[in-house]
Amino acid sequence: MDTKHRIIDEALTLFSEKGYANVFVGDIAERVGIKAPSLYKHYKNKRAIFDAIIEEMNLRFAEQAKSLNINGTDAVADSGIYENMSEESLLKLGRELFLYFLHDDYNSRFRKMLTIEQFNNKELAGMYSKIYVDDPLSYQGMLLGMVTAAGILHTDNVEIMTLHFYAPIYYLLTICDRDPDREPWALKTMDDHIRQFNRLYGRNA
Amino acid sequence: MDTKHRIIDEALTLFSEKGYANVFVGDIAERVGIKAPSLYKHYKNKRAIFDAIIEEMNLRFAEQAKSLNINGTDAVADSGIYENMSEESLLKLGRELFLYFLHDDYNSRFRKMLTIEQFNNKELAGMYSKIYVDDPLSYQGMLLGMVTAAGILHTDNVEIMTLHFYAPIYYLLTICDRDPDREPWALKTMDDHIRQFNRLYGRNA
DNA sequence: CAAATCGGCTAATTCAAATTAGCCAAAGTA
DNA sequence: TACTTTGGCTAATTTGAATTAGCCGATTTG
Repeated sequence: MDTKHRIIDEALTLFSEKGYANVFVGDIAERVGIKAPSLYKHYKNKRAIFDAIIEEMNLRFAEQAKSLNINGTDAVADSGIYENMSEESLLKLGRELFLYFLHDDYNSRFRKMLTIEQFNNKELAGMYSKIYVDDPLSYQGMLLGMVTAAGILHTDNVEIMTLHFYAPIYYLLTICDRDPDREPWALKTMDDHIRQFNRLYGRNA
Repeated sequence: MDTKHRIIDEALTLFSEKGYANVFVGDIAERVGIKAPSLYKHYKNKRAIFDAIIEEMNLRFAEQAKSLNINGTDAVADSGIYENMSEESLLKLGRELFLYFLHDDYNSRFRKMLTIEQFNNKELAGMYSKIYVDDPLSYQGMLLGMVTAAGILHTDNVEIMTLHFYAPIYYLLTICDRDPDREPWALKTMDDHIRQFNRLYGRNA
């Protein structure tokens, strides 16, 4: 990774821990292993580093969304996952989703940064809403809608069903972000949640 | 309200919008209607203002918890609310809880401040976990446990049932904090959520 | 009433952090 | 090879926000 990229990488780490205003240009430089003035060979100023992070974010999330739309929608649809969607496969799906978002370096750092900066920055608030509200509700809503259409789960309100699936996962995610020691509890709770979800929306609904 | 108190009030407003580091002593003073140096007649320094807010928080939440334990547990138990807990009363309860936390000046500002500062400050992370995880799960768990014991709702896992009740409410709360325009949608979704919750955990569970 | 305290003000002062200036060696390139 | 660009450095400089000094009128208190 070249210096220019190392800078936004280390900056993201710091911003996600302390927030933009609490991070000094010198801190970033130190982590990269250079002196503060050298940073200015790569970025115009501190704000430009922040902006570069946002830009990279937008790229990554666009890619992620694209790959979800391809691998998710079509491929999952074709492979007929939910035709024989078992409790086990639902569990696996939820757990993987959860652990991916929790531990993926980029996702987790960026999520924390968004959390910190959201009230200060309309654009970031919009990104947060898109990434953690609109996109998952619509994407998972679509998947669960298909599972419902296939007769595996049952509901007359897919939106609420999706909320019931996703909100606890989101909640557990934010809990672990704040206090990583709770991860084991969160994982167990995740399993219990999905099992119960499956039971609630199964045959007897 | 005397100046000393006005200071922490205005400071809380600002901290909840921008975070501690982005608020200048001069900003607080201006809002209070005095000059920055005058603040130092009331507080040793900027950090002391922050600490005073935390202290007041602790007081308020202790009171709130106490009153919940008295008015909540005992009174609610005595008045036999859940003996004839209807869907309507459950709806009312959820909606009131939601709107109270969303709009109560102190709660909403303090919640935002905690959100911003949580990763930077162990103590605040602990407060957040207590207020938005441990306390509601245990308090609502107790209520729902009683409702279950009374035979109104049905489950073999009250913890997960409580998660299913509370996580969507928490999620909608954070959505409105970030984007107040979504409140109408959130309120409607709240209602749908509780109705569905009631159906899922009702007789047929 | 006189003294003390309170709570405001203006005018410094301090200090830390962002940024700029300008030097230099290594690597790339005509 | 000579010239240019790149990316590092140290040593300023700038800036702006926190804090202190010290004055002063109003209020409280002995």
